[in-house]
Amino acid sequence: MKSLGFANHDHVACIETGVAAAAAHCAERGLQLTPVRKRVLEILLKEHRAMGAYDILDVLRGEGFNSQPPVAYRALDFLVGQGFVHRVEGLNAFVACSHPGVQHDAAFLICRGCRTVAETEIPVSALNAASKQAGFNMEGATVEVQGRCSDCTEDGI
Amino acid sequence: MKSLGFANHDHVACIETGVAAAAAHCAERGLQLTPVRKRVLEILLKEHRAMGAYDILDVLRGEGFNSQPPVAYRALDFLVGQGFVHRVEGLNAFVACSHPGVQHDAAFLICRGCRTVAETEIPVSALNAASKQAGFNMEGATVEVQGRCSDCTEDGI
DNA sequence: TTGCTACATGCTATATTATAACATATCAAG
DNA sequence: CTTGATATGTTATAATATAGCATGTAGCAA
Repeated sequence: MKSLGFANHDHVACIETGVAAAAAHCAERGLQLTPVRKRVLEILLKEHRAMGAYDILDVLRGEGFNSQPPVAYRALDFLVGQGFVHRVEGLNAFVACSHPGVQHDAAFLICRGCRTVAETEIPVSALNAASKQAGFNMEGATVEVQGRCSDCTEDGI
Repeated sequence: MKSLGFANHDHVACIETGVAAAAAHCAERGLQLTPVRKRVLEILLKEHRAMGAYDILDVLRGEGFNSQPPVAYRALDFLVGQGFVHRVEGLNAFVACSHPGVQHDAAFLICRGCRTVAETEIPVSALNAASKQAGFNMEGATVEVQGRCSDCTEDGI
């Protein structure tokens, strides 16, 4: 489980792999990867950046899906619940998981230039230690790093 | 700069110290700790938990302050900008800083029982390392740990 | 086949969080 | 006194998210 980073990669394969993993996971557990759920996952995999629920809704609207907010939020709830999609708190947005099928907390590197989001691992041990020291029972963590990817570092934005 | 944890402590002193630190900081830099800014800081210091902007607004309303949303958001923007208050992304809420006067990113231990927030340090070196490895230029970070404080661990909530 | 259950979706409305935009006020510097 | 910088007043609206109830659908048991 390494960071995908901001490197170029084969997007088509990336989408196929992600959807296949989700389909397999759902089949195993008797869950339904319905058309709208699958489509939302595809959209997020394709964009490979954080998208707001209403951005996703716009895409769905153009494709004949029902486009009321609950449609997007329900699909996202499902996908987040199953670990196929992560919520990026700092952006009120969502991003496809780079490591589908493995339940995990993720850390994000969020480029404030292009809004691309790379996923990496949370520093679990450090957070656990800090929690323990404070008498706090850690259940999960949100880690989001703000900055600029290599492509966006040169621009004086 | 150690974690305040969830331990009992002298709240009155805590508020006085926080306000005094903010006042000193502002005096040094020619910034204005206006009544509403000061009051918002006091409210957050007193509660010592995350409060939404509209929660704060409710308190202000009961005290004769103007209670339109921009009042709270402007005060919060100022306080966050000066480092007296932190925004807790996972709760869309705000919490007084436990280490006023020092500009810093903080990590939060957020109790999902009582919504109390303890501040500790972010694991900077781990995040820097992960960022560097991904070719990412880190500028800041948001770290929020979800769990339960010792008081709320027993309850089967 | 019916009826029951669980799940998913359709649909309307509304809650919650946050900001835009422009007017007014205050105050110190020139 | 007027200009510029900062803060506040005020109205409106944007952006994000959920509640609540009706409808559909698929499997399963009587």
